[in-house]
Amino acid sequence: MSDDRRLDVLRAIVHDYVRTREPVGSRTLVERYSLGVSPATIRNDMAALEEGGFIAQPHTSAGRIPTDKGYRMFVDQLAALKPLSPPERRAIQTLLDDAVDLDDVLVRTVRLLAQLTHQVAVVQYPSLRRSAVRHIELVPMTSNRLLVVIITDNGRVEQRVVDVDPVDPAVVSELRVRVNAASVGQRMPRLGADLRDLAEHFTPADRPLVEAVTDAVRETMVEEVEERVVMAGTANLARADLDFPHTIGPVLEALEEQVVMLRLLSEMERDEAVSVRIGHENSYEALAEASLVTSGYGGSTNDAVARLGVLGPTRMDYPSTMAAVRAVARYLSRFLAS
Amino acid sequence: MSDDRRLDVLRAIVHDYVRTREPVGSRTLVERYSLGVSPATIRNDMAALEEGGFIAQPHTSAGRIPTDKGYRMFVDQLAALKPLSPPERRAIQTLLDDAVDLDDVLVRTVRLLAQLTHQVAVVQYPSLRRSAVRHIELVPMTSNRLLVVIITDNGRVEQRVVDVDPVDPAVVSELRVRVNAASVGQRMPRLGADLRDLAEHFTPADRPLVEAVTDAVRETMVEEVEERVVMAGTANLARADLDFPHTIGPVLEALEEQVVMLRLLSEMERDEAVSVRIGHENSYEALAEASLVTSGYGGSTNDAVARLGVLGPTRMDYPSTMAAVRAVARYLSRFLAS
DNA sequence: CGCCAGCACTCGCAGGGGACGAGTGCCAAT
DNA sequence: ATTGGCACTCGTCCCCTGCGAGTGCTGGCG
Repeated sequence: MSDDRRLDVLRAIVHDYVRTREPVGSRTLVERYSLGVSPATIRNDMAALEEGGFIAQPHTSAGRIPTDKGYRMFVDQLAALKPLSPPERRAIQTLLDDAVDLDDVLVRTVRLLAQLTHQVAVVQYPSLRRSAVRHIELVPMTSNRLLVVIITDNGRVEQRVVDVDPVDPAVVSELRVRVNAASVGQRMPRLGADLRDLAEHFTPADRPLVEAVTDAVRETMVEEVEERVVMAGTANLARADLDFPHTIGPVLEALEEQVVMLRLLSEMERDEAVSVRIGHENSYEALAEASLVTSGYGGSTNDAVARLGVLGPTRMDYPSTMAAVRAVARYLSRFLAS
Repeated sequence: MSDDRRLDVLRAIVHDYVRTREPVGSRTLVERYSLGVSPATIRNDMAALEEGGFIAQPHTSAGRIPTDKGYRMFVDQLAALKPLSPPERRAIQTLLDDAVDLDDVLVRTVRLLAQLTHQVAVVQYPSLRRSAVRHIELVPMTSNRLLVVIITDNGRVEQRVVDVDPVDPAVVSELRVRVNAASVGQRMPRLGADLRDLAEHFTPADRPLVEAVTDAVRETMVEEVEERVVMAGTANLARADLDFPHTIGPVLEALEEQVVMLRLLSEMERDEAVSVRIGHENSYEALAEASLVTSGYGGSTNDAVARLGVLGPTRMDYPSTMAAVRAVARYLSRFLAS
């Protein structure tokens, strides 16, 4: 009993089940895939595969479906990802070219990814901790409210309102100059220290203001606080309704919790290769029937700035999805570097 | 046959159907609501109500359910909305108090609304056309990319990248000063005209830059382009699954299309009262089984700056939902005005 | 030793049939 | 106007049965 053929059988089972959403039996298998042996032989292989935990049968008289472990094996054995079709590549290119700012790029990317994969797409904002301040602007809103706008070198714009005592515009101006002098080109944690020294240039009366502003900057530039994701394609979940045991409710809930998504993304490998988390590997109850396919983007090869990916039922077309994720990540990286 | 009682019957039907999701018959009606008459009498009223198109029976031997027209009548007859409970009010207050900027306020608001109503909540960003420029900042990103950041007097921060030819920093500085001089305190359409006059202060070589920047500002400040909404509670749709005939798919799709939501919001009354669009009134096929409850916020009484509201199945608890929407809109208005 | 045809067995599912009961509309009586 | 009574409709539930897909096993063959 050759191991090679067993792998072929597993591949065929995955392929067929993904296509039809129906448990697949030995007969159909030999009919649809040229395996060159008889159903009985396949049955032996299937028994072995079941023994190994790669497939299972929902009930006694039904065919087999892949388990998480089976999908894992399938994905790991995947040799090469087929590249996207030329029209798809062109679509990506033209879509990104029209973007007007970072927000726009990410929104376009995430929609694109959702459309290509027919699944829920997620894109994480470039990490702030690794980015440096390019400019800080202080704008009085009302007499006791000051808007702090922070612009980073990768084009991200963050804002923050601070409540202050009524304050002299001249002091604000001076603070603006000094804050910029201390911040521009800096990143955390060095940035934090430099900002702390700032207060001594001001009279004690003005210190509360100075501290409020520098605190706002520091807090904003600390990664955890302002990590964000954008998302698209949740409607695709409805189509995949039948692939989730009870309802898509819990999955939607998980998606709405940015914290959850960020944790999931951070648990994936940190490099720029495509990586996959299947079903229970997700360490999150609600996603036991879902898979996450992600890739890093926008950094040097093994030091990605952030991640992007899609979420779908474990029963998904892994080769296509992985190819799409990889392609989009690459285009996005290239675009951001330009 | 008194019209008063007929209304009572309709109210009872709506109430019961919303509670149980089951067609309600004459027997149960008199058992559960003290109508003071016999089932037979109720049957006559029900026949009349059906005649009038306010209720219908899904099939011959079932009870009645309200039609869109029935819900409409129910809502219109609603005298007073019961105020929220003190704990709810406190929750709103404390949640909003912690907000750090406009984005944050809106995100908190929309989540709150979703949580209070157990439905999908939508909040529209304050209209830009009605807001004036407070400050414009130009930040060079790379040698041929310039980030334009526009800060408005209601705290909204918009950004835009423009591609330019490599340019002298001194020119950028001068442009920054002049653009601010021409823009600050202005709103559209006056703003557009003032910006157009700007080019003549620059040498012909610099004009492309000037135009690129002023175009970016103008485009950003034109309402349609950058109208946005935030959303929360889509997971609540899954719970309301059974209330949508086929699947929640189309509804999710509609929600994902910002354009659709914006159009729907813009079709509602423009004042600060709570208004309701029920089922087919929505002029949008996918939402034929959904109702939209909205209110304006953040403006003088009959000139709201933007709208907010929730979307749910037509079979929803209108009194509670309307009360929640009204309350949240008021708190938000008050908060923004402070 | 691997492969395969045949066979007995399991079991989920689709479809038919019938009892049940909720709910209605109508009518005659008050 | 209201109501009790009554005949009628029809959807739902539940049981039952037959069918067929699919399996595991055994014994024979190259």
